[in-house]
Amino acid sequence: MRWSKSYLPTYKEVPKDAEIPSHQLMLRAGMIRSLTSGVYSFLPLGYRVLHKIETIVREEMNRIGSQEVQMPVLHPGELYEETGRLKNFGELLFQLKDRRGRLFALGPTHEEVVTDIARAELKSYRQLPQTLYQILVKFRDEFRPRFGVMRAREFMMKDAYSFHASQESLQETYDSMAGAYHRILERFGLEAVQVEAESGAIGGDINHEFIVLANAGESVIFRCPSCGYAANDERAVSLGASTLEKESSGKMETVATPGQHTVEEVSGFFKVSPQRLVKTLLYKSGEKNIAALVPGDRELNEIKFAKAIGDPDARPMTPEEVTALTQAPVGFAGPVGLDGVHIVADELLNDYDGMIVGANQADAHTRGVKMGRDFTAAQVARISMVVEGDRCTNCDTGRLKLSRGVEIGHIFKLDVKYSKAMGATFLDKDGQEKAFIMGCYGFGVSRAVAATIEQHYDEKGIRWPKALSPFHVIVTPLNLSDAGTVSTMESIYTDLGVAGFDVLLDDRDLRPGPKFKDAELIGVPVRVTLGERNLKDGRCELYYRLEDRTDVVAITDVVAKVREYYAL
RNA sequence: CGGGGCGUGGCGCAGUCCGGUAGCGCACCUGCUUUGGGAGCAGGGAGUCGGAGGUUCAAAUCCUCUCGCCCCGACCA
Repeated sequence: MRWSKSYLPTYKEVPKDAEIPSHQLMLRAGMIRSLTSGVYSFLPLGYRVLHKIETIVREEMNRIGSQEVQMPVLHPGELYEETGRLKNFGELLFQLKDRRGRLFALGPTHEEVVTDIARAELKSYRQLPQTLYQILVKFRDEFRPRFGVMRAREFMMKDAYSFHASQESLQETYDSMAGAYHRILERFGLEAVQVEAESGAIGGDINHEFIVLANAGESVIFRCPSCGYAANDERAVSLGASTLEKESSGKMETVATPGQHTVEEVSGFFKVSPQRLVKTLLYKSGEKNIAALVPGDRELNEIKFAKAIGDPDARPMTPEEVTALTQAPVGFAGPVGLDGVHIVADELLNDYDGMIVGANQADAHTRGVKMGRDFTAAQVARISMVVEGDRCTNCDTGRLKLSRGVEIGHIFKLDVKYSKAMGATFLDKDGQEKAFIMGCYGFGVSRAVAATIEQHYDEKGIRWPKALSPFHVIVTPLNLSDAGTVSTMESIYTDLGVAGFDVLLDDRDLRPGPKFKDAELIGVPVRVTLGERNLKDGRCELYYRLEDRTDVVAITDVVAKVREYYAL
């Protein structure tokens, strides 16, 4: 490609609406342009990367026997009524009506559609297992689109779906899909971690996320360095803090704590660690009042809490409801003497002797409170979030470490959730009609572009891993007024192209400075610099962006050198 | 949706408080010079100041409504 004839606009300045490095660099390098919030065009440079990602994903999917299909983007609303997801997906679903007023949705994912396909054709266990995948645009009306293509409302996803007659068969495909994801990420040159996760709107129980480690990522994961346990923050469990400061339960005592609402304020007031406090969080589940008790240094894990009480629709009480129940303003609730409230205590509180809690009166807390003696928990369950440094549940010796990252893939065992709801059945060996056991496997293709940049950039711009760079080589002639430079650049450009490399020829009539800056910004791993001072000796310079290394070579050796570099 | 910020040539911004008919840097076009790290000189093109309504002799500036974008929180590939 010749730069002078290409749509490759670059910006020197950082666009003001872009926050994270990948978004800034994608805009500056002319990879994407925003049409409206969360909706992007991929310009030639960005599209090339997207295409390389798709190609690798496709190769690895085909390799494990997954078959490529293309399902519709436009979905009839009834399909979602069958599985109850019209309500479940809620406002995340882009909905529209046809001219007759019939409801449609823009596909956010394709469990319903693929299950509809399968129920028509797959009738016998002899036809199983089957795995189908597609690489298709998806639509989700995100509450908050953010960070460019990282969280967009329209995005490219690879989604695969598998159908099985047995759990063993599902496990086999699940494992080979995880293996494919690892190979894909390795080929991309990304450092990623597979973690246990929660399933969200997709459903099912067993599921894993693939997290590309990056500071700008929105996902938080915990890992144990000694046994390898890894889970996202929603799923993670632990044995609690490595050191627990104990509060004596000798005598219960109510202390005036004027104006001290937050954990920080109260622990500061008592001059103790926040651990010794216990937060009382009040929820409404229908008409029922529920109190969640968690250690003062931890957040409530709402997913685990919802599971514990068996109500996904439980909501925090409004300040008015809190005041009506506790006779005190928000910030002073406690479990002692809370009548008519179902108390759910975090499992970690079993290790507590005494605790400091709200006194259910304004400006007062009670210390020395003992669970079982001073109040009774109706239920004990692990409902608090993990914090860094916690003892690992899996091995009890490691201390959990927190990392941030980008969720690039998510695989799920769906079991019969969709097949059962949609009556998708087959005849098994034993002559019984059974619902398909299913799995589904998502991979964020457009997100992968951004995630890759998050892991590969420097102050100069993007540093594309070899496999994903939009070009293998950029040829940079420094002086287009020099006839020798021009003829050399043409022959090198041709030779590299013939050798099978993607080559960008920077034939713009610019001075060297801006050309170098642009080449570094768009991140091509190899630059061939053609300057008169080397050309007169029949040589030119190779600059390796990833290694930050330069090499002066004979012009006749350029193709061989580039070939050698990419063969490594 | 709740909270905050911002909309002025392609990009980044000033001007808004205190009304007087739009400016700076970069980019772009033409010419000459220059050619190993975002060149110099000269000339030039480009903006209904997000939109609608209002106040006024006069509105980027004041008032009302509205649309959009970004950031912080609840979702997920």
